[in-house]
Amino acid sequence: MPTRFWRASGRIDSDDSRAMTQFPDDYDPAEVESRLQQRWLDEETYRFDGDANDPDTAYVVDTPPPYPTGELHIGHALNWSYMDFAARFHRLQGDDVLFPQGWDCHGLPTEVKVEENEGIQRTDVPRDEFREMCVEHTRHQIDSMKETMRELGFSQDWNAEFRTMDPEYWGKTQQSFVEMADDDLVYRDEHPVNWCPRCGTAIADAEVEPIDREGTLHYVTFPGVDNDDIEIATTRPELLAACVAMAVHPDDERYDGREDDTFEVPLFGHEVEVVEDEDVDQEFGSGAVMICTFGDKQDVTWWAEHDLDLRAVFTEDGHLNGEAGDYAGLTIDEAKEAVADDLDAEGYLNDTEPTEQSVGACWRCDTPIEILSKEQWFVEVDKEAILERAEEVEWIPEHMHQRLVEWTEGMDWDWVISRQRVFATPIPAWECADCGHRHIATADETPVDPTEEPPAVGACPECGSDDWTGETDVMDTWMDSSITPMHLSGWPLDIDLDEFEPVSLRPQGHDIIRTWAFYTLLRTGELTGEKPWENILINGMVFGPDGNKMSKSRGNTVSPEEAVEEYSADAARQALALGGQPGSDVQFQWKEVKSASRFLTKLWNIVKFAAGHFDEDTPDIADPAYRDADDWIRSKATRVASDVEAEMEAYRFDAALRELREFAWNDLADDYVELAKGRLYNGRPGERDAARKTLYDVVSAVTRMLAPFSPHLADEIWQYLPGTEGSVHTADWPALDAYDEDVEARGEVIAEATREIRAWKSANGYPLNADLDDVELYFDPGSEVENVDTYDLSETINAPARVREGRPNVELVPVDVDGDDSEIGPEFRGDAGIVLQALNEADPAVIQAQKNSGDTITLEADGEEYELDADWVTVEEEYRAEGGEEVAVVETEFGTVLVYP
RNA sequence: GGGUUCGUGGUCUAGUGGUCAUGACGUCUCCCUUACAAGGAGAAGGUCGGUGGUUCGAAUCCGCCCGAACCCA
Repeated sequence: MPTRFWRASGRIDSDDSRAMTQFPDDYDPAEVESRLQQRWLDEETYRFDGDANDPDTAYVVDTPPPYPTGELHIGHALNWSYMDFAARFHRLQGDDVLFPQGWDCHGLPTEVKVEENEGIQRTDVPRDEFREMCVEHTRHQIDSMKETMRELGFSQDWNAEFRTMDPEYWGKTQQSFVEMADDDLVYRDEHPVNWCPRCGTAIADAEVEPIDREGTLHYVTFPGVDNDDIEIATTRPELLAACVAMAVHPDDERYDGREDDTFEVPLFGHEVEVVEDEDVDQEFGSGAVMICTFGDKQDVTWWAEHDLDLRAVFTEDGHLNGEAGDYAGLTIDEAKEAVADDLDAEGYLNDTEPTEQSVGACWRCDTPIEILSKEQWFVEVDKEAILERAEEVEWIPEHMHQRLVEWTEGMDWDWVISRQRVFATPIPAWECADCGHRHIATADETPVDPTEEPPAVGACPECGSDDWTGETDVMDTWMDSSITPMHLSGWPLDIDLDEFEPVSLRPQGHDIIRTWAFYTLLRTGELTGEKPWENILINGMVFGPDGNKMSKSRGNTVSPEEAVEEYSADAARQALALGGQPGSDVQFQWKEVKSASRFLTKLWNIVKFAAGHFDEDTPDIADPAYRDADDWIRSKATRVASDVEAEMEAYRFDAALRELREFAWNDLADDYVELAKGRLYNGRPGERDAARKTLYDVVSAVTRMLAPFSPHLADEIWQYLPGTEGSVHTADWPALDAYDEDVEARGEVIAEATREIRAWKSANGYPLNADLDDVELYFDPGSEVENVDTYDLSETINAPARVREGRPNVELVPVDVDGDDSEIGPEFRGDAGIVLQALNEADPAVIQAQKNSGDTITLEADGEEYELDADWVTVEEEYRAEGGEEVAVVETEFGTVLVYP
């Protein structure tokens, strides 16, 4: 086999199992991470070769296709880390994991960027040429984001990469459009839509963001026709020409009996009538408002409800049209000023005042949107069906479900899916130039660009003409991304719509619940009749080290590349995992990355120590004579593996990693390794083998469990462990099967005795490795553990250590009394507090005497007598060395330790 | 204005009714003991935002108040 990867030392071929003697002293993350990343790619370690549509064997991640901005930020890193933890964990569980990567290419920002880079307007060049420029630009953006994904060690299968701008993908978008049209879920109609005057396109509700700004409230007199004038308040005088009615609240006494009164619109002269509507805010301004077509969504509601005229005054590019008379041709802002001035000059303007207002703006360019009535393509929104499917999905965390419910319930318009742009999926439809009939493509003629090709149908089915005009409108990009689960499951080549099974996991941020999650529930749900996914994992946002939202202007941004360069991808990933439980926002903290990095070094050193005692036969050592310490760590490792597994299954990455780290550091490194050293260095062969085998099994288990979080270090360690093949990422979850409660209790005694004696040495000025004359362990009466194997303890504390029967030959002093709350509470109810207090104040010696002489304890408090079961009360006793004795007494959980220095 | 989430030692964080509240970072003391000083052994540090209630018992459940973030109008 050719040698492909060389370490800096040039001596090791990573394809070979490395001998223990070669274990490097130091871990060099920069070198290891990039080398392993290359190796995973070369060997296609994460290649998916299962059946994506088989829910019994496949674990499919509905990976977000990010918008190719060219920059993978730290929020992406959190989102993708969660996916990677889940994907890697499920691989270790033996599932067929499909972790793909898509790119949501289409959209306005790219068009704008390309126009900027090329110094052109999109209309300056032919559509296909402009589109090609966008594709080219997008390729570069994707490459740069992929590089960061690679540096972070994410385990996508790049064979499953998809780009929505590829015809193979957008053909599917078109096909899904056709399917929905066949079910009458897509229609074309004239309806008021949100319109961005700068981008020159319709946008959906989800694309409108509120922005706060200072406006001016104008008080304007509307002269009455054969009745009294009424003053209205408006922030938008430029809409006067579009005024079609005046509205007041039915309960507003100021306007009693004014319904149907007629008024003349100032400056423009047309007449409007008063309507009454409960939605009018009496507190605002004069309590009378003008209804225009359209100032905002409220106007649309009133317009429809009261069956008003339509007077449109805005053009698609944000100017006033001929309806506005003298003001035609002005921009909206110019008109606002000009109309206000003229109102003032003509005496209609009574007053103005500044006011805070919230206006809808285009989420891509922040330009305030207008509402225009336009003929557009719509997708029907079936709120009930969406809510029902959302209910079937498991939301993590659960409360994020509420966000979707609220958004869905608040939807009042269907989804406008047509955009008057270029770089997007073409709407596969044509209009007959002769009779106006609209024809939608059939599924088998997709992908098709109707501006380039005529429909397969040939002649118009209505009039027989073959003069077609291709639809130039394109689709909302969410039409592309809302079918990702279907795409991943192999539709339409491998499965039909009715064969679709929900994929395993949808991971995404809460900022796109109202878009990506909503539209996927709508589209994939409607098309397949199924919920799109089993679980949806919502991640929080990543805040800067100062606790604020990251922003360039605040200067508190941290890029994934920075964190990787400063420490390592493995450390950065751990820091993100521990930042909080999934769903909560994560404050990025360098100290977390640093402490993770230290843990990596620590683990490397643990393995370096362990590896020094391994040889090729270590994994196969059969039936070794385990001592208590071995059984203890084996049992604990078994329990940790089961706990970590449960946490990972529940997507509690923080809890899983925390438990794993504490086990590796506290139990394995601080306790077990220290206990086993005596046998490893000086034990007879049989004694050594038990410790070697134990060390091997536990190190191997820890390495595998850490692999989802820190895939590089884990895989590098794996290469050095004897008996391993290939990558740790193709290994199995640890199965030690050594859980034993009794043995764990015995091990705790040994570990605690070790700690206590070390603490005693520390407190008394002895070096940790000081020899002691003798150590005696006495168990408390009734202790669960009655004997332990002191061999390892003895080696570790450098002293003979024995378990002694009976009581230590020193003075025994009862020092404290404790009552069991969970027994005394329910028994004495309201008096429990008194009883507990009496117990605390009682003389421990008296209580002890009562315990010794019978099964009950009698207490007196507040003149009452209380009788307690003796088992509910614990008397704490301490042994005290008598003066002049050469012995120290150490109290522990399990009993008493006498130390003879 | 409606809704959701959150408030735990200096900082970040775990903990949904039961004895001394978890861990990390930071701080202090001692120690270079043959895996690791990016380490080891110890220590100090918290009225669990405030308040009222439910309960024998509340960081945990409920009400109100204060503060923060997000979603919606």
